Amino acid sequence: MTERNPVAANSSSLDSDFSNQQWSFELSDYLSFDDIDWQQIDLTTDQSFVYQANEVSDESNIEWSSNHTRDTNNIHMSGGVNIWKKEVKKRVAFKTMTEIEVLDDGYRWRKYGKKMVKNSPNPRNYYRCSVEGCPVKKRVERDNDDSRYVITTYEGMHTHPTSS
DNA sequence: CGGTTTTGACCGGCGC
DNA sequence: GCGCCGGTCAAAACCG
Repeated sequence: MTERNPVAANSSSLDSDFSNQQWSFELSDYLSFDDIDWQQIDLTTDQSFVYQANEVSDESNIEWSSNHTRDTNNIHMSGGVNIWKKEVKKRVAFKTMTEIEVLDDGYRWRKYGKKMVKNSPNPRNYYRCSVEGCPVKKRVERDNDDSRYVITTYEGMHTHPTSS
């Protein structure tokens, strides 16, 4: 977790040259899920139920593109996964207070695993983007010590437009 | 019939 | 090594 570089947030910059940028950290350095510094990112709702955890202490370095809206039954998430260069392994986690397990984030996902993690009564679910060849994965699990929250962790960047 | 979920097996890294 | 642990595979079941 030594060196981090800024990255553009808008998806239109996906083809920019990121070749000099590297991230030398692992998720576990930051997201042990014990001592996460969750940051409230959704101030638009009356109840502040969306949080984001990331590896950045210097927030000015990275512009997260995240957009959350809520209708009666769903919480919609967009952005947040469109900010990375293809081969860069970078993860970001969202923590959302909701009864709904799988949030609508504009993509179709195929579940490929489910695990019980130690010291947690809740299972962790593994999803991969349904689009052929797209490397994006996400994990969904309930917060260990506040099960009202769902933690969604994204890894990688989509190689295609939203939906499909 | 095609895509998705389910679920135990499998695998690789790591600590002892 | 060996066993634990987290992540993935894959075959069968499931479902529109």
